Amino acid sequence: MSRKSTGHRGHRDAATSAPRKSGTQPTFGSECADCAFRQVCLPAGLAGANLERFGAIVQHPRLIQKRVSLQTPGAAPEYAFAIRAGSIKTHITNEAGEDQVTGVWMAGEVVGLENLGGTTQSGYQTERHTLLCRIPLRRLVALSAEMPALQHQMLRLLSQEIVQTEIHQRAIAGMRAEKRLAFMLLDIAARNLRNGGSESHFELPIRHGELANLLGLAHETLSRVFSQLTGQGLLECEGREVRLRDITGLERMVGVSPRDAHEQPRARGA
Amino acid sequence: MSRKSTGHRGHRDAATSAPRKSGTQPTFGSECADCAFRQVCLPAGLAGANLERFGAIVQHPRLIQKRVSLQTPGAAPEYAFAIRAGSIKTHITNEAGEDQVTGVWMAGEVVGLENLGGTTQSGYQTERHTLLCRIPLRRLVALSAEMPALQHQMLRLLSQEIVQTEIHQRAIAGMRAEKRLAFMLLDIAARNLRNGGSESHFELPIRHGELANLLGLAHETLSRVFSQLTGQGLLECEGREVRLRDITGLERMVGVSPRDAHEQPRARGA
DNA sequence: CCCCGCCGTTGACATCTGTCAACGGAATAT
DNA sequence: ATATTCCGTTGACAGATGTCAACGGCGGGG
Repeated sequence: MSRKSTGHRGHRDAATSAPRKSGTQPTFGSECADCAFRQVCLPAGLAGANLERFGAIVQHPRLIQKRVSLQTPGAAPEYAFAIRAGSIKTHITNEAGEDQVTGVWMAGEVVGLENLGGTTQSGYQTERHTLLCRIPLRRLVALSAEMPALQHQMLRLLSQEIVQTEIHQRAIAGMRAEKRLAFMLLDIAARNLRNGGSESHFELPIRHGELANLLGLAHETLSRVFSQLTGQGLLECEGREVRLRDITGLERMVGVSPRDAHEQPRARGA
Repeated sequence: MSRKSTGHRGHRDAATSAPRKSGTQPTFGSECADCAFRQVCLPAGLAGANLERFGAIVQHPRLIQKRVSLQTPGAAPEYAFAIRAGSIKTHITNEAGEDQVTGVWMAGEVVGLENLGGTTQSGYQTERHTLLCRIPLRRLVALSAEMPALQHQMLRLLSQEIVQTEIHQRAIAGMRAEKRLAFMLLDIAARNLRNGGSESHFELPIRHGELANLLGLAHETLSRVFSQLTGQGLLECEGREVRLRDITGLERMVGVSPRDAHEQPRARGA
């Protein structure tokens, strides 16, 4: 237990302070109306004047370096983030300073709405060079009071976050290492597909070490499972790049197919 | 793997159909204004006419038997539930028919708001004789569009649900059996205290078997851990009744105290 | 450009946890 | 009231996973 936190070298903080060197940072002055993710992001359902008013409170995308903390665990949250490219992780830190990755979020997804309750201890950190919009929570709440469509989408996204978390919970509570990884890869693949990417070929949104943490495995174990699945011809990987070779096979492994339900014990407890 | 689902004998369904024998069921015609949980429930922050309007859409508490399904996994969700006494579990079922308990909810808590997104596959089931209010989701959404305070509370409760889930996730992903139980008991104790109950003496909201499932443990393992903690003098239990004897000791075990941070390895992965 | 440090991999080993099995008591249905 | 089913407990054992250790490549910083 030498390292206390995830311990990355340059621990910068980009979100809580005003943009440094504003002007030199690319601002990508694109509007919501032009955004590829418009239909899945917060302004889904907005149009005309409402869309414009929403756009006015959004801080449009800036490029953030990797390993940058967007929100420190415990600090008062100010923003939600819409990811346009790249990926971020959410994590919580215990009193001993060790952290637990609680989720990974990719392009097309919105993070931080759970802070509306004002009770979060989560931290956010970019996992790679990431393009994201910042949405001030206070303004968002104020605006949503006037726009039912916006409010509806906020609830929708929050719900999705819960569902996503529950699904993930099922994975780590009831599956063994091999299945956890297969499950996670299929999950990432599906989300990637939904957001316009490839289902079978993508880059892992996080490094192996953090993926292991997220899945509740030792990183050595995860590494072994990767080798194992590769050996079985289910996937190939090179660094962060992953190519799913046999999606059906992976699904069968996770237990999507009822056919193998009794072949191996899977559920635990009652 | 003989039992396919949690498999309880009387699998009734009380929520999706109109109240059977309405009139013979006790209705507890109490209003939100009189409710002990008013400040933590949905109508927190409402008063006067708004409170009355909210109360008008709520189906005030009825007594539901234990092991009754309030919402079937996969079915279209219609209600949120406010628990006034008793407890319910949320669970998801995989294609093989095995289910994973994803959460336990006790008096003073509201469940089902995550269905607002319309994407849930969760099921709800009472764990004991339970007194609960049903809130029709459609009406709730409509009303919240007119009442910022209500909307705010909805977001707040949804956020709490996410936070709760994340905390639980930390437990099952990063802790060993012994700690998982200690953590869970402390969590229940804290929630019990918050809702006006005792911190050290309470009844488990769910049976051992389901608790094991929730914690991602075999029920035999959970049983052993219970014996172990009891043997260490940390707690006593008799059936569902639990008495925490040494809360500090439990906290230390979970790792709340920084003092023991380096005594035992705890975090896994990066 | 080079060096250092981090990340991922692999092996060996300890141990925790799941699985199988049997038992007794409690709760439920008949 | 009685019979049956279910639940929780305990033991024995095997297997999966965490831990410790060493190595090499890649990347970042100087």
